[in-house]
Amino acid sequence: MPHRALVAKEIAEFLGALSHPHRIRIIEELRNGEYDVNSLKDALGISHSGVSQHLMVMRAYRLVSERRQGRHVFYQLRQPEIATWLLDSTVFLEKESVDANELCKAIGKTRKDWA
Amino acid sequence: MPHRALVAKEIAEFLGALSHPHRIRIIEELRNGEYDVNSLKDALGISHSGVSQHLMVMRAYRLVSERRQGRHVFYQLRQPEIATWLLDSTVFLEKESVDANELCKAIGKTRKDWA
DNA sequence: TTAGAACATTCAAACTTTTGAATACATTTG
DNA sequence: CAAATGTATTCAAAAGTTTGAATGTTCTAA
Repeated sequence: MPHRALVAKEIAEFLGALSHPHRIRIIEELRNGEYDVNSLKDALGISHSGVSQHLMVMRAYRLVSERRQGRHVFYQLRQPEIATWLLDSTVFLEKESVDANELCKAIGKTRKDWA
Repeated sequence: MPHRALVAKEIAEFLGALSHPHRIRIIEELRNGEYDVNSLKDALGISHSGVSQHLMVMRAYRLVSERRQGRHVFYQLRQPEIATWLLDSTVFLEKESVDANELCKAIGKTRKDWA
């Protein structure tokens, strides 16, 4: 495979591993340290099984690492810079919908949160 | 919807719009200027219909803008910085497969190409 | 030390979404 | 007309998501 196509495929897979709202939220939560599954479940408001499945995907792509302490398993980002890089992408989010204004505000708040 | 979930969903959609090898390749091709559909078709080695479909997606997400000149339609990136931002993501690509070495070389070449 | 609670992972089933490719047809313009 | 592009439709295959039940693991308390 030509090197361009190869790298394009890798980047696409990487983006695919990230492109789920819950996984983005997980990255946001983990941006400043480790959390256990239960905390993530509460933060995201989904089932613990769901959190586990998403973490499984993220583990498969080596986005997170785990540390077991007692019955808690704490996850953290292997490369916290990914959170920053992701936040940078909000610059590119252009919207013309009626919800544009709401989204702008939400992005503003989120940037403050993440930063 | 809480602002975090809202932004997470937007980012996820944005990543989803990018996460296809052909669309990554298109962004790479357009990083330094405009190209028409036929040139992209040759560069990517896919059908013109396929290129058209991908450009349709990218248009829908306002990733590209078009300029018609005669029977050619030239596309360009609305935000060329996205190409740079995408290239930055190669820093995060970790691999342990047997193909890791090949991928590393390919990334090296691609960085030179893009940069 | 053992029962039970708390935390987490895994699995399978059902479902939705995405993807790809192929084909055909329409439109615009030289 | 021929070339360049866009649009539409179809279908099959693959991928991703969600849910709930079952299973593991570790801690705590009697």
